[in-house]
Amino acid sequence: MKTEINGDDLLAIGYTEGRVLGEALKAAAALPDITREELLALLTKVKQYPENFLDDEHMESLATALIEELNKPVDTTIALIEEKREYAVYGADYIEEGAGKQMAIAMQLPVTVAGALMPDAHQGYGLPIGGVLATRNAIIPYGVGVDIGCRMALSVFDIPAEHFYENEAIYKRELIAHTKFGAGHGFHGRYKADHAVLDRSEFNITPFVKNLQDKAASQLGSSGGGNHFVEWGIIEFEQRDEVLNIEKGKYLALLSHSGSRGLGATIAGYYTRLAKDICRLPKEAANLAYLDMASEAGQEYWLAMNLAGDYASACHEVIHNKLTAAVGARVLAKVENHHNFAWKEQWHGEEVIVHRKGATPAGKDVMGIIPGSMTAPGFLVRGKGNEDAINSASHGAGRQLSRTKAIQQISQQDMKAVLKEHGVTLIGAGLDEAPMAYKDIHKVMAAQHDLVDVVARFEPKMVRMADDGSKED
DNA sequence: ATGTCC
Repeated sequence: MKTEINGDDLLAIGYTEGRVLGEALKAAAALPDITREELLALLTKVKQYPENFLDDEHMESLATALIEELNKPVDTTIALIEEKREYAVYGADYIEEGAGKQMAIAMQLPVTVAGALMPDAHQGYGLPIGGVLATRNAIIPYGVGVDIGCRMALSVFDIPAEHFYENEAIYKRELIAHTKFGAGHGFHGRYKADHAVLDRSEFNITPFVKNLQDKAASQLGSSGGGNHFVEWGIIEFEQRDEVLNIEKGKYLALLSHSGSRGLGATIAGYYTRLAKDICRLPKEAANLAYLDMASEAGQEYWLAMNLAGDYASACHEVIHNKLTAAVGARVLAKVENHHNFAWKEQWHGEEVIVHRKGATPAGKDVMGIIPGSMTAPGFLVRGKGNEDAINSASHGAGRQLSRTKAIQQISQQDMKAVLKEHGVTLIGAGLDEAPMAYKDIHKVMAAQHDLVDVVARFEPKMVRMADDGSKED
């Protein structure tokens, strides 16, 4: 009579649910008649020493499955650290509660070294927007964010402010002609831009990344949707800046805000999923899944993240080159900084991975741009290198109304009035990007007085954003 | 942020 065993018998001798259990039942069914005791003893042995059964006619599949299971990353939950660890908060009065809760969880990760919350912070996925987290040998894809390498780029031109006011129609025409907004949109045919970043070897690291190369080529020099913009404005230096070699005065400037488009978003999504598969954290921390920097997945993400960052930079370069040429300007100075990224940096003498998710690098003398809103000034800043803030500052004013609330509470008339009051021409954008949806940038700047010095002040004058619903070309 | 499933 054929010996019958079931899953419970296997669980009792140490097997676990899943593919291995299925293979064990199959192997048992295919065996010639042996006693129940002999069968269980055999399966116990296979479980213990699977490598000895790789050549066994009946046990080969089971042994292979067991070995693969052993080599799989351990499928147990990584414990959070119980002890509450302090982190620096700037502008606590302006920060919503959810952001603090998320930061507190991030501080409990076993890989966390330090954290800080910037005054524009609000709730995000995993790490809050406006959150800075330093880790030891670990990279958190959602600590970087979906729009990898998202950044600001500013070109200061040798054009006096008056020239802009006297030729607004030309500036408007060129701004529309050389920028592209909207989710999924890019350039086609002869309008496609070129840049060395498209030939980077990192596209070959995996077939997955390689598959993104064509879309990256098409979207090069485009801006996307959401809060991204390209704008003309007037920048004022109240005194000569030695580093930039710019005299006191007012100049025409171009400011852009955008990221790595579909390329970065797809990379972020893929590696977040991979990290969640490998790094099992308690539910409240699941979106903070991290990759060991020494692991294959960690190194892959690091390369792909840097590629997306350089691609985002190339997009700004294309936009600035096109518009600089279009208006026949000469660039006096260019400043650029990313605010969704991870860097290897020194912190209190230790090499750490600093994640800035919506935070501007503000190491000693590092320049950055902190935008306000479409009618509020943005600031060219120089970092003070504050270690409590992990050498960071805010990446903007931060929202005070969610997109939904902004659309409900702000009228078209309100929007028109505030634009008129500030003499700002707007192309595109929905009510969710209205100035009233953002915090007061002056309060935010005051809250980070210890983090950055203001070098110059930029007033937006002509702003292009994606249309409501991202349906424009 | 992103054609919201690689």
